[in-house]
Parts: sequence; C-alpha cells; structure tokens
Amino acid sequence: MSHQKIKNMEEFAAVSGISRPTISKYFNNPDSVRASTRGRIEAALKEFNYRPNIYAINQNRRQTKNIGIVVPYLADPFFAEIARVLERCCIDAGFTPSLFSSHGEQALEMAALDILRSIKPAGVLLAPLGRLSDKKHIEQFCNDIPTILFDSNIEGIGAAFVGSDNFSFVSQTVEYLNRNGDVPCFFEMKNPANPNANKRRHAYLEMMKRLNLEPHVIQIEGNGWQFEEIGFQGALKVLRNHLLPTNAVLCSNDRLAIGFLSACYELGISVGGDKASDIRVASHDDHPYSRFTCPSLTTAAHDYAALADHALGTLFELIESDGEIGKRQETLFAARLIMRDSA
Amino acid sequence: MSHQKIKNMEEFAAVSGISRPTISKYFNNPDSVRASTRGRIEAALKEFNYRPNIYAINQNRRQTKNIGIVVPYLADPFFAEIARVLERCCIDAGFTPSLFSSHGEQALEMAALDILRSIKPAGVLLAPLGRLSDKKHIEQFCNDIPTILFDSNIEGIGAAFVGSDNFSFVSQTVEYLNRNGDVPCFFEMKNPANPNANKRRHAYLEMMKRLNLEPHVIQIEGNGWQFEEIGFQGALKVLRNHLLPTNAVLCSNDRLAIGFLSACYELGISVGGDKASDIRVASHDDHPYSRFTCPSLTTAAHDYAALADHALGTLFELIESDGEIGKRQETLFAARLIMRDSA
DNA sequence: AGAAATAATTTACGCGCGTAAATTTTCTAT
DNA sequence: ATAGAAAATTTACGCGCGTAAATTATTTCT
Repeated sequence: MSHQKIKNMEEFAAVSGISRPTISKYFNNPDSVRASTRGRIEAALKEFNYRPNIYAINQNRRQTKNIGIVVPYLADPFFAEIARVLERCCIDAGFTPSLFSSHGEQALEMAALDILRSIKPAGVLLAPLGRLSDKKHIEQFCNDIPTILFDSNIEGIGAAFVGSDNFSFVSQTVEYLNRNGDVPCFFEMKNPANPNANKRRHAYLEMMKRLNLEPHVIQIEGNGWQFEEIGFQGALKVLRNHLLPTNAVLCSNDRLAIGFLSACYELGISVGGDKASDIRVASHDDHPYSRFTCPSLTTAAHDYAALADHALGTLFELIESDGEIGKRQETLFAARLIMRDSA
Repeated sequence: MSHQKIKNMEEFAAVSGISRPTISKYFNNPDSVRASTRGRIEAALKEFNYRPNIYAINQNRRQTKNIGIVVPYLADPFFAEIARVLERCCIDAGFTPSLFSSHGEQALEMAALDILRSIKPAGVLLAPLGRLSDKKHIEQFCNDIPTILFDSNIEGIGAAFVGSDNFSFVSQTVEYLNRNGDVPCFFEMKNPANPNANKRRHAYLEMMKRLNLEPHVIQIEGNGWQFEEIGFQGALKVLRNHLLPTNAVLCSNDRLAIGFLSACYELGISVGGDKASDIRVASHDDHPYSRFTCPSLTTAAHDYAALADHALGTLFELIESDGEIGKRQETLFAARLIMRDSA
C-alpha cells in the first residue's frame, strides 16, 4: 500500500523513476506512452496512490475535461433520468460531468451558467427553462462556450438542438385514442413553461385537421413546475363543471395526467380503455411513475438513450472541431406508444 | 460595458487603479478592504466584468469554497427535493455546491467520492447508499475530508449524522392506524438497501409490543431502487394469495406504497379510511407524489428544511473549527403525520 | 497638529502542472 | 550490426493567483 504521502508530480516522478513530463503525458493520455513505461507508471500509481491536482491541471490546459449539464427541474423524474444517462455517457467518454438544476427559476439558471463559465467546461448540455429563460443571457453563454441545447429549443441559439419529435408523440396518441373510441380533447396548461407544450398543441390541432375531426383544447390555469397539482386542480374544475366535450382526454404530459387521474379518482369517475369506464386518458413522456398510476397510463415514450447518445455525440464533435461544426442542426427523436390501461 | 478583455488579476488591477494584492484581498472577503476602495473595485468590476480564475484560486488557497453533496439515487424525488434545499442553503452561505448521485451503485458512490476528493471540498454532505456502501472506502474518505452523513447512518463514520427519527415516523402511523380500525401489518422489502428500513421495522415491532398487539411483518422480494415496481409485484403476490393477516397495511416507505396502491387498483381492491373500503394503507416519507396516488396517501412527513438547515449548520461549524467538532453527534428529526384518504 | 493605528502598495516567492525545445536513450527494421 | 524512427529525459518557462514582509500612504484620535 501507500508508503509515503506523494505531494506532487515531481515527487511521484522521483519514486516511479520516470521523468515528470512523461508522467504528465501519461495522465493526459495513457496511450501516448510506451507500454512498458505505462506499466511502470501504473505500478507506482498502485503503490503510492497519487492523483494530479485537478486545479493545477485545469489552470494550464487549454481545455478542461469538464462537461456541464443543466436541467430546468431536477425534481422532475424525467430530467433526473435523462441527467443520469448523460452523466454516465460523459464518464464513459473520459469527461467529468457537473450537474446543475435551475429549479424552475430564471435566476438559478443564470447562476448555473455563471458557475459553469468559471469552470471553463469543454462543452455544455443545456435544457433551458423555456419561457422563463433569459434568452440574451443564454445566447451570450453559447457564444463563449460550446453548448448544445436539448429538450427545449430556443431558435438559433446553441450549436445544435436535440429533442423530441413532438408530432411523432402526439400523432400516435391522437391516432390511438381516435381509433379506439371517442374523439380526444387536449388538456394542457394555459401558460406552459416549456416550448414542447406549444408544439404538442399544434401537433394535436394538425392531427385533428388531418383526421377531419373537430379539435377541443382545454387550457387550465397554473404556473410553475408543480404540474401534478396544476393538473389535479384543473381537472377538478373541468370535471365538476362538466366542461369535457368528449370522453377521451389527451394530456400534454404525464405529470399533468397524474394530477388528472387523481382528480378522476377523487370524483369517482372511472378511467380506462374498456367499455365500462367513463373516460379514457392518455398522455406523453412515459414518466417513471406512469406505470403505477391508477389506472396505469397509456403514453408515448422518449428514447432516453438515443437522445443522450446523439446529444453527447454532437457535443464531442463540436469540442473536437473546436467549435466549427457548421450549420446549426436540429435533431428530433420519435416516440414509442406505450399502451396501458387508462385508454 | 466591457471595454477590453481582462485576462487576469494583474490587468484588472491596472485598469482599476488598485494594487493586485488588494484586489485579491477583496475577492477573498469584500469587507476586508476600506469602503472607498471597495467602491472603486466594484465600479471597475461593473465596467470590465472580470472574474478571477477559479482554478488558480483553488490551487493556492488552503481551502476551497466547494461543498460536495452526494445522494444515493437522484431519480428518487425525495432525494431530488432534499438536494434542492441543500444546494440553495450552500449558495446562500457563499459556497459552491457540487451534486452527485450514486444512482444506486456502489461503484458510482465510490467514483463520486473520488471526484470529490480531487475537488478538495471544504466539506461534504453524504447520504450513503446504505447496505451497498463500501464502508471502508467511506470511512477513509471521512478521515481525509470533513464529512457529515445524512439520511442513512453508518455507525461511527463521519463527523456527525443528521436524519429522521424513525420511531417518531412509525409510532405515529401505527398509532393512527390502530386507533381507527384494524391492527396494522408492516409491508417492506426483505433486503432493504437503506438502514432506515430496519429501524422502521424495529419501531413497528416496539410499538406493537407497547400496544400489546400481535405484530405481522410481510417481507417481499426485490433488489435495487425500483421500489414502486418491487412494491407492486410484492403486493400482487400478497393480495392474490390472501396473505394479508389484517386489513390495515403500513408500508415502510411511500414508494413501496405507490406500488402497493397500484396493485390494489389492478385487483379491484378498494383502499380507504372509510368503512366501505376493503383495506387501509399508510406509509412514511410524504413523497412528492403521495398527494396524487389513488387514493391519496396517509403518510408521515419529513421536515426537509430542518434537516437541511441542521446538516449544513453542523458542516459549517465543522469547517470553521477545522475538523475539531468533538464527539460525533446524531440528530434525528421527528415526523409530522399527514392524514389523507388511504387510511 | 502630531502620533498611533489602519490600510494600501511594492516586491517577491511559491503552488502544481502544461508544454516546448534540445538532447539522449531505446526501439524497430533492414 | 546499424541507420532511422520513436520515445523518454533534461531544462526551462509560464499559467493566475495566494500570501508574506517591508514600505509607504491614509485615516483616526487626542
């Protein structure tokens, strides 16, 4: 085990019998030194357990090996899950991820970007708040640091965007609901924080047009990121006042749907795809809990892995090409319909 | 706005007309310089938008201003919420939090600690995985870096522990269930990851003894952190085979309860505190979604704010006293019973 | 006003490492 | 064995800042 305490690379070079520049080279890229020296270094490393000072490294390197990840609301399991996948990919690629949550607040999103700036990351994956974002601030950030937006797009900002094909999500759920029963109406927040919500509404309207059906959009009040509560209160109001034009409801996202189902239960309204039930409910995102709602929720699932893969792949390209990636690309991933009991 | 690009503190000293050591002093503590000079510095700061290089700072300072936060599973909204509160407190105290999730894996917990080591944080708040933790590894870490454990205790490791008074949680729910109906049986995982689970079982047994009632512990199979799924499958098996000795169920935690309720729904078993319902279900943690289960879940709530406050308060003491805090203290916070519809 | 206390400046060194250039050693291929 | 290529070593400088000591300027107080 560890004999003495190694203070710096100089000392480690001494005890390992290798020159400091070679040690430095090794830590930059183990494959850049001869196999025999690599072996000697790693043997000494085992014995003395030395790790280079990360602050000294990053002060002198042109580029750090840090990657920033910013999500709008980490207490939302959807973002927790995507963050998990992204972190893993970063580590596997030899980078060090730093995770930040904006917690739904503009000030915190800006604070996260400021901290990231000071960390001088090689690149950043940013899922903006959306409507609440300070777009100027984000744009400035993107000008200085290679950044890829994900989940929530801001036109023209960032080197690329990777997100969901909202039309794919909505078209499948609308088609499914329509095929198996009543014409679906669309349940959403009046002032959604996230631009995907607007895209989903448009997709709904477009699909209804294509199917030659009359669209019904129900917009409920509420602000912030407590979507379940907002969906719950909104649903209570809609259901109590019999404002539902049809017996099929398509929620903009699963968290609203969780609230909606809770309200149905409270009011004794039965939900399900079978004939005996009062209404059918479907939604989008395949939220981790959508399997366990009562009844389980029919929804459209994201391809987390594909999204993470592509976002990080693009970011690595961007980093390696030193910011010259050409035209800003927008990549959208299709949904997978998950049929469960609620519709 | 910014005239030229300031490269370092030297240049900033030049343009602001103040010597570099004084500037350095200012950034270390703005109150340590005369009000007039502070004014001049801040004026120049506004004009030139200079920020000191964080890597150079941390290389030379004895202590960084970083605080590490490690949670076992960030996709669990309970930990996401506590992390949110902790992050906020750190920022308010002038520290920079770094958030890590072990994602339920020992290897990742160790990796997080290794990265934290390289960041040389002033202190760390660690919620260990529990059973899956490498206790030796954690102990070594705690020896080198001021660390306070929270949520999940490991005897004797870390400078202090801050967590929940599991007896307070369980005694209230047991008492409530017993008062309003059938004797409660205890529903839990056979091999829980978290030591709180064991404490809760013991608290249940102790309470039943005090009330002079016969205890019933139902232990279900399952590993990992997919508690809802584990609870769901376990409940299906228990309910289908009529293994429930009484009509009142106390789940070890809300995530298991979410699965349990989902299974009840699927099997057409009605849950609720009213006479008409088949069984009553209660649980612990006041999970963010426990309001929206069907029916809403009666549970025992944590005091997030108190826990975060006390944990960080203790950590700051520890940091300021340079690790000399005296005897290892364990602080437990009581629960607040939340009565809803499930029992 | 002058003495004492406080604050800012000047000067200088060190932190731990990246990195470049010149040189020497080791390996590979003929 | 020997030339040529590849890798390692030696030497040296710089990164941006913390910090200490000695000096000078400014403020505060009697």
